[in-house]
Amino acid sequence: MATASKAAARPRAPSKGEQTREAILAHALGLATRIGFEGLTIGRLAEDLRMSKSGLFAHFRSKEALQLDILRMAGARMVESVVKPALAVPRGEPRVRALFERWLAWEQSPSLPGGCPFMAASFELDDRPGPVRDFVVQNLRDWMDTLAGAARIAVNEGHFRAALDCEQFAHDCQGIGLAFVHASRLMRDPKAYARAASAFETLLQRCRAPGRRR
Amino acid sequence: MATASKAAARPRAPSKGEQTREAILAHALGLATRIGFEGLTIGRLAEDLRMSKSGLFAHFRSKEALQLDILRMAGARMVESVVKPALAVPRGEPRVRALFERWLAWEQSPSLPGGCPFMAASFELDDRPGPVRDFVVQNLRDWMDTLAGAARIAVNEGHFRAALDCEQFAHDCQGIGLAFVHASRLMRDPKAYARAASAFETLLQRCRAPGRRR
DNA sequence: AACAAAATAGTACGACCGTTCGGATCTGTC
DNA sequence: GACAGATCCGAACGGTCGTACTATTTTGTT
Repeated sequence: MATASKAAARPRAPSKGEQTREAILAHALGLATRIGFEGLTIGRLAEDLRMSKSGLFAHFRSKEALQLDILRMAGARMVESVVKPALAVPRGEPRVRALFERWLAWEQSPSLPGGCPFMAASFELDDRPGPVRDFVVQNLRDWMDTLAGAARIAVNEGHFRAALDCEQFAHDCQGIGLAFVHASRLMRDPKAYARAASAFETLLQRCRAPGRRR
Repeated sequence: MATASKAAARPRAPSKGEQTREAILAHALGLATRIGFEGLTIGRLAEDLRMSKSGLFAHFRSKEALQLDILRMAGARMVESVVKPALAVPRGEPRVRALFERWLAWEQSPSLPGGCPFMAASFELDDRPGPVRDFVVQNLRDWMDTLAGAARIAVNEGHFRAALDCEQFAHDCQGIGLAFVHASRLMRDPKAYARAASAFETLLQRCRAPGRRR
């Protein structure tokens, strides 16, 4: 079966082009979180990577395609480092907690010097229609659905009270996360993490089924 | 006393320059909330106002000065339409509530088609040092202090419980507001306002002195 | 080793950027 | 109504932007 598994997995060493393409996107992602998606410039990107503008540009047919590819990579990474690991955690409140904690960790990941790109894009693109905005909205919607879904499971497991509005729960989580970014990145508040953790604990408290304590 | 009051008030009809300057800033404020502070362009601004680029530019010595002036105007307007009216409301929980409600209303004010400029600037400038960022931080800090101060008063009035962490309260309010902007502007969620109101009510519930209900 | 294809570089383009400067036009004051 | 200063315009500067084209080099396959 060795040959079959090889054919099925088909790792197929990435070609040179795919390699540099990946490298470009990785660097662009870090850059975009810091200087924004509009502020991101092909010239600057090429300079950083010691490439020619045109050589870099050839990998993407337009700047918009580049932006979309960056967001695609960011979305995949987020699923990989936040959602997937949380699915390995027991259903119910533990998983909800894992989602939230990994989300904050992702937001502070060293590979994202400017924080979660979707957070930044949320406010940068909220008034600028187009496919980039659409992609961000879709991704955020998926994320909120993931949160709400995890809460729903916690309700079914009897961890959270039955009457809980799971969409409201997801909304409130988003608020805590946004306030966390606000406090840590803009205000440079050293207590930012403690504040977010405290807010989340209070939120959980309120969601638990009656008579249920940690 | 008529003459004295005249001298004291000193309305002094605004000169032509001051008029257009004000008009420029008013329009620039609306524009900046939509397309961002970096995206804001002197050429575009001049075109909108049917002025020459250089004529407009002459009112501000640089683009940075223009950005600062825009934010100064926004800050003044926010104090005028959010903070000041709330100070006319009875101390304690009513005033806290007034602050929050007027804040949401300000965020949706028709003169701010892109929403509160400080919200947008929070995420746009969080990684770009300079006087503009500093100004935003200072303004946001003042706002959070106002919120925390109002909560402190509510504690002293016996409306809120004595052990309340007022800074955490302000932080949580900020989260609710950010989530509101996120839901209404980006996600276009028609329930955005209801979600924010619900979150705020729950927050208040938790803050009240024991045995105190609405 | 040869050759087609893929990847990168070079150069140029029109558009717009923030800014400067000298001159035209307008305002307010005597 | 003249004069000074405020206000505004037009043209131009050096730069950078995204993108298009054509070469040149590198890669992968036979």
